[in-house]
Amino acid sequence: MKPRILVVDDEPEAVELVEFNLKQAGYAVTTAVDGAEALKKARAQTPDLIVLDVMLPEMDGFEICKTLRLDAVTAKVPIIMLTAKAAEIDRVLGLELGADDYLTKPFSPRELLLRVKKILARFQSEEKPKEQLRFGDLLIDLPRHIVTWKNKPIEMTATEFKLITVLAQRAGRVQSRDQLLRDVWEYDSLIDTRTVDTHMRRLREKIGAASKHLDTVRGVGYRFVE
Amino acid sequence: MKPRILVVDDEPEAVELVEFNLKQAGYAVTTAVDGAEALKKARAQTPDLIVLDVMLPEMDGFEICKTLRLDAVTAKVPIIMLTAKAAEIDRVLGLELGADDYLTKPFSPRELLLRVKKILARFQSEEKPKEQLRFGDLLIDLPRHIVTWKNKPIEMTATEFKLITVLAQRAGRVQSRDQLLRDVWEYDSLIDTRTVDTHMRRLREKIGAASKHLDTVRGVGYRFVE
DNA sequence: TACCTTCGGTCAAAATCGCGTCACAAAAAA
DNA sequence: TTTTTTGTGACGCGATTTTGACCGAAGGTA
Repeated sequence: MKPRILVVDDEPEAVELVEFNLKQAGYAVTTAVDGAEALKKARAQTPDLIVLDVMLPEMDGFEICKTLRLDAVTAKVPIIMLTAKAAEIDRVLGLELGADDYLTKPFSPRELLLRVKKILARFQSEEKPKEQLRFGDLLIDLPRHIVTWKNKPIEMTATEFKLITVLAQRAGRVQSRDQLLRDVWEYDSLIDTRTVDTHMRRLREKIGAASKHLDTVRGVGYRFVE
Repeated sequence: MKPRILVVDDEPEAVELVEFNLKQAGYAVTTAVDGAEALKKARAQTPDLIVLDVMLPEMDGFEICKTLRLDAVTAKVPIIMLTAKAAEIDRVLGLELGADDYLTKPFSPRELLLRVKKILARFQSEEKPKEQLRFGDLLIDLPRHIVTWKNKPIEMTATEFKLITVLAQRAGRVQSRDQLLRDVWEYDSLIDTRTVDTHMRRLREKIGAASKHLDTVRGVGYRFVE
């Protein structure tokens, strides 16, 4: 899947230029023209990289950067700052803001692409999404599509696997039936929410003792514990 | 939880129209017909947004707006002004009053909804709702749907959890039984207000020593302290 | 093609648990 | 004191979840 990049700038021409070049290079680009939009989209999409202009109306790039760092969802998304003044560089890259790189305007598309590639390479090698989820004797192997209990494989259908995966990935957090329908069944809200119960039952039957991980929270939904 | 909107207008028809449309769109709506009521409800409920008519008897919208901004509780609640004259717009949106948007009467419901959505999106993305509420040894974890006292979990039903959450989120401010019925039970005011008492009792039993946080304010309602 | 198996969704009982109400006791206010 | 308001215990209905059974769709096999 293409790496997703969020470009934040209030000048339409600048946005267009950057967007064009990044798309050309094979990235999925979304844009924002102000701080509010940027924060919203960053939260919603958790892009792989954010290109952020410092000069923005209302909320400037520094503030956006700080705010992004405070939110767990976006705290680790690398940021490339676009700044007009070379004097600001120290502040941008320092501890106070913690951007990952910078570019001074005006810059060439080639420069930008180089930085983007460099940053993405660094981050992608470091933290990839977990391929295995382990809870005591229970192991969920995502790429292999296998669940084991005490090293014994548990036969499971596709829906059941997705259900336990979604629950385990949000371990501890209660998921409503509607949420599960959205995330497991993928926008088929024309399905009866009671269906979730049935699948939970089948899941519990199959995983046997491991079903202690699956909590019912009456009136709310289900939760994977521990 | 639905975003809460306070609609302030002295004309019953106008209120009804706005209320109907906002409710239709999935918002929780309360109304006020004059300045005094508006300020009172705004303080008590801290809605997510206030729709405020400028033309009001006694205290007009400008004054209400200023007063709301002076009170720390309501200072940051976004306000959409309903104004008759285009000439007033600058004053409304300027520093003097600090409303967040305006609509000139007459306006279409669709227009209003658009503004409401826009404003709410902006503010919600800026300040994320807290996921945990901590008061000394008492911890309320919203996504996990768990309450702990000195790190020991306290078993709790869905309603009890919602009750303590609503109270804790408005810590320090007294909540009337009617308010609690609205916010915890969500518009089932066909329920006896004394039911709140029963749930408070069960809550106090369950949380044991932590019930020192739950004050009874005789003749008014309940309050979460500290 | 016909037959069989499996999976996913629906439905309806059964079991469970929470909720709302009432009546009365207790406490505070008048 | 009387009156008003809140706390408490108990009860039964009803909502929610669990469980078992059913059925159609999809896919594999002969």
